[in-house]
Amino acid sequence: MPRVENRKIAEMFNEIADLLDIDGDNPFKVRAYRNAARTILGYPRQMTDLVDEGFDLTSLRGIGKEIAKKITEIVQTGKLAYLEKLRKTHPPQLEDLLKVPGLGPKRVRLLHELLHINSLEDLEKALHEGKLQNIPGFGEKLIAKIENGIQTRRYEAHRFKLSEALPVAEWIVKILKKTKGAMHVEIAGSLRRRKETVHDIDLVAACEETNDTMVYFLNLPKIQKIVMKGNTRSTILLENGMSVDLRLVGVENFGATLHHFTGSKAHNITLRKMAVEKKMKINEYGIWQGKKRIGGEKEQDIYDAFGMQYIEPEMRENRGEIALAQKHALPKLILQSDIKGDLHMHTSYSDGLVPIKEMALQAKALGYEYIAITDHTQHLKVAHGMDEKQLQKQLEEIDALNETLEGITILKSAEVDILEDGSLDMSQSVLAALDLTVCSVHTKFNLSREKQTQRILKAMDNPHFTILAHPTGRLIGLREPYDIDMEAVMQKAKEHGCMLELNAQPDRLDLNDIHCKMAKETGVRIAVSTDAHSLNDLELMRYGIWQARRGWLEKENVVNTLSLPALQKLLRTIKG
DNA sequence: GCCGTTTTCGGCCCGACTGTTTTCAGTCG
Repeated sequence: MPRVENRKIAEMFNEIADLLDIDGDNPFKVRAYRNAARTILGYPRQMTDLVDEGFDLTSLRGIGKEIAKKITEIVQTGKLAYLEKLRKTHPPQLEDLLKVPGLGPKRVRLLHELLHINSLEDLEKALHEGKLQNIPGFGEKLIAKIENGIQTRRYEAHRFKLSEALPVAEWIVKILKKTKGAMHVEIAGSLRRRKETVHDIDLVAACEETNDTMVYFLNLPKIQKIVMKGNTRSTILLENGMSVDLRLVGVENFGATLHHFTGSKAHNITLRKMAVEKKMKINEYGIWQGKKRIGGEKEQDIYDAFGMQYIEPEMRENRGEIALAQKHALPKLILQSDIKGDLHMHTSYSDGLVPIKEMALQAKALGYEYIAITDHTQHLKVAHGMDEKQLQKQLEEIDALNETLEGITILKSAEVDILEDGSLDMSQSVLAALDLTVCSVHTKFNLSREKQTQRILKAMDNPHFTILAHPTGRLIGLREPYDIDMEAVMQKAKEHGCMLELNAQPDRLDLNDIHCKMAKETGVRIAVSTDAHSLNDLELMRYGIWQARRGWLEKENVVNTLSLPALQKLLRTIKG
């Protein structure tokens, strides 16, 4: 029986929700399925394993008796009879229509019933033939919106990498901060939560009553079109395809609005439910006790109203942070200033751009105590991997540099290839001369889950194995992670005291947030590393730190927060 | 379908904007 991933189970529940929604079924039932999907997607362990262990699924938030039964059925049979039945009564591509801007469940149902439109193709044809005018509630503008959405393929939900969206957002914030009447301008939304990908940019501005902020926003350069225009809220589409939302409020409401638009939606919903229980109300304008407004100028006001700790944006995903904040037991998230070194980088010995010395001096300028030089090894020909002789030469150069350089120590290392059979592609005697190794899979991504997992577990059995680099091999939006049993990998890492990397390259961010949390819970240390190939790349550390914070990591969970002596002591115990 | 220190029924987050209407439903975040 193939293992069913959490992602697949969540997809199935979302499909059920879509179909029930189109049927006009109880909206709260629809929401229950979506909530369950979200819980499953964000859960650090696989449902398959939980079912195997006889774990009580109803103890998870949003999962009751019925959905627990359905999860068990999916895990055990790979299918769900209820969903199969729903699929039989609906055309297979009907739910695609929900993605078209302007179309929700009600309108999709109308299109289906009145015009037998069952797919995007059908919709396009009906538009050409001018049939939509006949449907009640479909006026000229709505039809134009649908037509435009279809033409520009707006239904293909494109997501931008954090590193693509953040500079654009920062550019706009800088402009808006200078406008007349603007008091604060902040990034909100998933971008503020530092999610690895975002689908749009959300901004919140606190302004005096008379201000130029909205006018400037609507007249920014590089606007493709104005999607929506209001006194307090507007949306623009930039030429590069990014959608930007600006919300304008008075200073007294700024905290509540910033909180509202930072989300996540699930986090906000949980807080609002708590408010209702206490006869309070939270909305974008503040927090109320009965008719009395008790706060809203600062985000902190909202958490104060419940006697809770302030929750950092990166944690607001409704993954248990609210319960911890109530107990005043939130983790103290790692800061970039906790980082004392970088344990993964390349030089001109392999595919990096500059010599060792330049990397070392740049690292020193960043305030680091140490770096590890980790050039590729011989097996990786495309990256000019070093043979043992070249590595030997590099080690001598590092010795010489360590003699002369002040204030920074260069550790000897290499990014060693893990071969298909789980062996490392350098001899044991050479590996023994290194301070640490960074080991990675660069080939044969398509092995079966069983073989890929065994490959890595066997590599970890090598006494010279220190850190597993970019553990899932994914490239965001380009390459799926390879199939491995991450729980088994983490268990093995824990046994041997070796570590997993959080690769800070914005297109990797590998481990992801959920796996980071899992590593913390398992008791496995993480190395947050830039995998730099140039001087500028060393500054990618911030992306790694944000992802680490999303994974609830604290200073103690991250190995490169250790001082040099502490790190060296730890490395000796792993080797010994 | 889920949930419960007002528990096994009766609720379920909240508001802006749009378009098509004459007072509001649908969509969106």
